[in-house]
Amino acid sequence: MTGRQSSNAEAVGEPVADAAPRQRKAAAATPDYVLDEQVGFLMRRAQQRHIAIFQRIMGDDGPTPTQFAAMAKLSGGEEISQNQLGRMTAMDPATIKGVIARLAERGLVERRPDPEDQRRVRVRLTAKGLEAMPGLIEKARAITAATLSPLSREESERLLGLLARLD
Amino acid sequence: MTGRQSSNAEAVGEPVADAAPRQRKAAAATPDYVLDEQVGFLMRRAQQRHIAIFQRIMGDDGPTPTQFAAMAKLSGGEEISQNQLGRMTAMDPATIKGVIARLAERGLVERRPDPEDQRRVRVRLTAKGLEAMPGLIEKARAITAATLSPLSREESERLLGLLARLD
DNA sequence: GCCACCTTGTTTGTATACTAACAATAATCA
DNA sequence: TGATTATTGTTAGTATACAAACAAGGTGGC
Repeated sequence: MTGRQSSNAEAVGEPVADAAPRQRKAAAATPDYVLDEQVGFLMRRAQQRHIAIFQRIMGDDGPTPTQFAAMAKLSGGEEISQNQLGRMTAMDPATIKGVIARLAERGLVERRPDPEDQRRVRVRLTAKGLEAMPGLIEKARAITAATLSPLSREESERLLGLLARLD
Repeated sequence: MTGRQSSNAEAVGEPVADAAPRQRKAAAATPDYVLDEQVGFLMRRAQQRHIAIFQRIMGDDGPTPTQFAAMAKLSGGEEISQNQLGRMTAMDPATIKGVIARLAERGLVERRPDPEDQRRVRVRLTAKGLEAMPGLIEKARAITAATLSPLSREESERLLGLLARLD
């Protein structure tokens, strides 16, 4: 958080085509910024790989990760308001709206107005959605296993514990 | 589909709590699936938080994470083809195209045809882009520190090491 | 030289994700 | 009761991401 950057403006503004080694005074004061070692970059790449695994295992007509997350929270047959479902799955109102709309188009969820609160839209799985869940959960377990396959079981649990603390 | 899910998925996909010795066989048909303990869900939430931190520190007119990634790879004054820059920053051709277009609109990068290979578009930072880099890198260090602030230094390095192996 | 193949970049379409602004309804409080 | 405030959902706009289809320029094999 205290990245002291004092006087290396010239070091960055060097001529373009100069391949000369630029090692001067900045070495000790300001270590190089290596993008590939930053948390954000590593998380983005790890998630790209995870999403690729997700799509491969779920198949072309399977749900996306967020669609599956919404379905998983409804898999016990619960009927939940759209915004609340969004909070349970870490999606903001605008995002969950689109996710639910696409699930509804495919006949996996249905929406109806809440009789007790006219602002609310209640969402639940259809019979078709309920029937699909056991197979989807089985695939989801395979996805988790494949994502974590480069790590041992202990390493996997350590990773999950560390990630859980970053929120 | 992969019929090997039951043993493998169970080995990795279980809750983090320690009540599952490694040798235990799956007698119960389907242990609970808890979305909030899956890698994908935890990574998505951790990245949401990171991106929020990124936007807060970079400010409203600052670059997005991918825009900054592209700029960081050009910060030494290099001139790189658009596709190659995409590979260096883990973006596919369609994605890097949009990122570069938006940076060019803001006058931070410039594109010119490669004289030696007419398929290529060479990209580099403008003078304005070069001048902005030291301040942006300083902010990027603060972003990394804030993202990792819930963890000790050792935990942070362990997390980075584990994430790096997931690719 | 010629043809098949590969690489590079673009375009289109789908799906997240978030912000901001807005409308309708509910809840609270003075 | 009436005004203020909060919650819920929608719409529009921006920015990743990736797949698929395509065009055009290079490269290697023959």
